[in-house]
Amino acid sequence: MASLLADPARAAMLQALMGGEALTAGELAKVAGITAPTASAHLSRLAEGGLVAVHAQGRHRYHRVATDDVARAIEGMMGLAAVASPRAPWRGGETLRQARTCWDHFAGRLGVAIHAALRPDLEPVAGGWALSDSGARRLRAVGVDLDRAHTAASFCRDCMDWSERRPHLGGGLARGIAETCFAQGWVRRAPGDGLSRRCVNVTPEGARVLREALRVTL
Amino acid sequence: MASLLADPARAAMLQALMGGEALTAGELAKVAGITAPTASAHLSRLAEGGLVAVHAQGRHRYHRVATDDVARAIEGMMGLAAVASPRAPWRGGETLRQARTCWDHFAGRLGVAIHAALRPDLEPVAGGWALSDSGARRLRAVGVDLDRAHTAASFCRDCMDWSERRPHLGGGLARGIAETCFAQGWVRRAPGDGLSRRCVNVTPEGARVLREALRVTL
DNA sequence: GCGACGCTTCGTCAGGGGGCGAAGCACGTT
DNA sequence: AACGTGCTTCGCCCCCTGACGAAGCGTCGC
Repeated sequence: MASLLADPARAAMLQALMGGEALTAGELAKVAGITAPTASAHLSRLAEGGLVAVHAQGRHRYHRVATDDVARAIEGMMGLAAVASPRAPWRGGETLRQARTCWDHFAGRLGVAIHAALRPDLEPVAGGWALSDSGARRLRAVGVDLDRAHTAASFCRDCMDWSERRPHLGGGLARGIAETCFAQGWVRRAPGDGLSRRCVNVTPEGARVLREALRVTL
Repeated sequence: MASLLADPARAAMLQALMGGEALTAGELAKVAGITAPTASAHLSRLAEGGLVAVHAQGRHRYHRVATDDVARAIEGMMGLAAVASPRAPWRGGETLRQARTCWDHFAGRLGVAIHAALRPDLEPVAGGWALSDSGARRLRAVGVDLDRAHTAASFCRDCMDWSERRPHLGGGLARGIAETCFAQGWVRRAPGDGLSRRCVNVTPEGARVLREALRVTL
């Protein structure tokens, strides 16, 4: 299991997939800096190991992280690596630290800021957080689908942020917030390949909405 | 980082160290089934990677898991591996499933049973559980040092059990319970090497105390 | 239907890492 | 002081794995 994560090419692919998007084999090959045949071999091993799920569509084969268990374990390993070997900042680290996706929700300074802003409206429950009525009203007002968020395996829980060393929010609620931000155009994915695919940019209007409606201070 | 966990010899060593005891290089070599020189090379790499801490004492060098962050990440990987590749039961799996140590607390059926028994006295708080007054009285009565347990990074939290697929208790409280059980002779480490070092046996008196004082049903 | 494209399979090669034995070092013992 | 023990360093071998190019298979576009 660990040997699947131990290869640089596979690690690069998985980190790209941790952005939450399903990517084709060719894109992943470019991300990892290897040729198509090599990438194909790696991806079949990852699929066999249950780390990624494959979805054939036409002549493309889309790959994504299989389950959120897998995503959480990978994120945990990244956090451990960040603590245990605190080396020089990442390639393009500053952009990545600012705001990125973590599986299906936001991380980096944006994710931590959302955590801080919502904290007064969160009440601890077993294994995570519950949302107060006033918090639910504010989130519904900006269009977050709370009913769907409640159907997730975990409604709202802490998710350790490996760049900020503080938790951000994960679970169905955080996914719903991210989906709303993307749908409304408040947050856009950065262009580019590889790790930079995980970077996101908050648009001026998005910053205004987050500040005024959710009291998020970036 | 992941490549440190990916080697069979190093994985065997780390699993043995997850029992919580500090082991010498020679013991770990025997556990992993390799010679002393090879083990030495592996251990220096693990130490350099920050996964194990070394403590020289006389002509022995004792190794232990460096931090509980590391222990948690390793336990997480084991859980993922158990889910993703559900192969045949472990070597001596039944004994290991029954009762074992997980870093500094109990796991396996014993750990899950303690979780179930204490559950009525636990109240959810951010990142874990708090103990009710009645629960605190019961635990103090059997000699658990709750003041020391509160000084831990986490007083009481869930820790996924990779054999039972359900959480057991971790954190300072679970450590205190395990320490008390060992000190009072209610639970003893199994003899032997390797993974079996993590197995523990509940003595008849221990079973009686756990049942009557803590209402643990094995 | 023909070519272009995406992906996979096969065959082959080279590099790296794990393994051991021999020797060296440090500590404790007699 | 001399020996035994635990551990490390050094040198070497070998296997495993990842890398690519060529070729084959399926899907989409003109």
